[in-house]
Amino acid sequence: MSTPSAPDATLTVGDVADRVGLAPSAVRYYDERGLIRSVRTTGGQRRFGRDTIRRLAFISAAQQVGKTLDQIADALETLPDERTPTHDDWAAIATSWRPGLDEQIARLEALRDKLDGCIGCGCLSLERCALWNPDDAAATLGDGARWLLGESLSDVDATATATAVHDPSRS
Amino acid sequence: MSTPSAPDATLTVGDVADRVGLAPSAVRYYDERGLIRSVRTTGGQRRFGRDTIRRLAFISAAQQVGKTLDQIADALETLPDERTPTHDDWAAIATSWRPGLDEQIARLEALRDKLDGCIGCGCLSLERCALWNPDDAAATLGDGARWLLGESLSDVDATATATAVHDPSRS
DNA sequence: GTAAAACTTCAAGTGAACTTGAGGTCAAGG
DNA sequence: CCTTGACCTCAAGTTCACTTGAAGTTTTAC
Repeated sequence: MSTPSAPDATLTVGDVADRVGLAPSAVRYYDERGLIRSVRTTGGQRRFGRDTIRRLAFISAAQQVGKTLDQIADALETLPDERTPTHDDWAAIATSWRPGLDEQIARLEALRDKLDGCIGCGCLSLERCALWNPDDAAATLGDGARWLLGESLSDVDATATATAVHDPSRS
Repeated sequence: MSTPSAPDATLTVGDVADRVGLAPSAVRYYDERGLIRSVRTTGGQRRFGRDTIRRLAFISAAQQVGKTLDQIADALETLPDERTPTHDDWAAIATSWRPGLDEQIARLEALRDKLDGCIGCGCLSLERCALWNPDDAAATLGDGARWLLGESLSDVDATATATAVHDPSRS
């Protein structure tokens, strides 16, 4: 839809699709959504600049870690329109995404490392575990310690205090 | 729809929904999908055992790191039907998921740590970077070095190494 | 005993991210 | 020039994970 930053817009939809391993329909969709830029030939066909490959690779990578197209679009918005983005332009995105990515990594590590421990004993506090901390749930439940996996408040209350390891699963 | 492992199925949909911070409709949906188990009252209402909380917490945590309900269902299938799952039952899931979770972590770390470096210079090889390695793309492109973000084969050919292979993979 | 709150099923709707298909046009090789 | 493959638009379909609404039933609390 909009003009690509570089004047050398020579790549077709199929070209860029092949290079990043996407379907042509996906490339058109991204163009429509404004995540990438194209110019049109006199006949109305899309042509992309080489930096589109870079954008698409970024889009794919970001998608693979769970970013939505809206989030990706927001990030790409920060890149300059008129010139090919520099290292610093991309680095700015890396910086702004860092906290979110760190949190995701923490969640994954928690699920990976603590799954057996936490679920097995049902004793992990919400505040101490990155695994179970959906933003909205944390907001609505905000009082006192909740428990990650297994016994919930009433169960814990019923059995013992702080370090309670009520463990019915150890049969 | 099937019977819960514990005979003390006393929790209603609303109870479990509140405790894990889910909507009642989601709980019913999971029940319908077979991810959790319930018994019915004479009046036809669902009742859940306490271990359902544990399952739901697991489902939520797994979903947050991008697992689909099908994948989660598969994992939960490995848990015993007749008794409350033990530490070891859950640990088995942790073990089988480990490689996938490790890969996801690697991707995230790559996006976090290498975004500026990789994209800025456009010089990272596919084989050396965890960021850009979607399974299917890797499978279809399987030959030679492809490049992560930025300059693609032809660009690289023009500038440096001659190990590039133009892949004739598409129609 | 009754009223309200929570439950029930079932069908349809939502939004994200595309894909598919129809019907037609463009561009490059021979 | 002409064929062939890739491109175009637009509308509709798909999958996932639910949510919403309607119409009715059950439980609980007083």
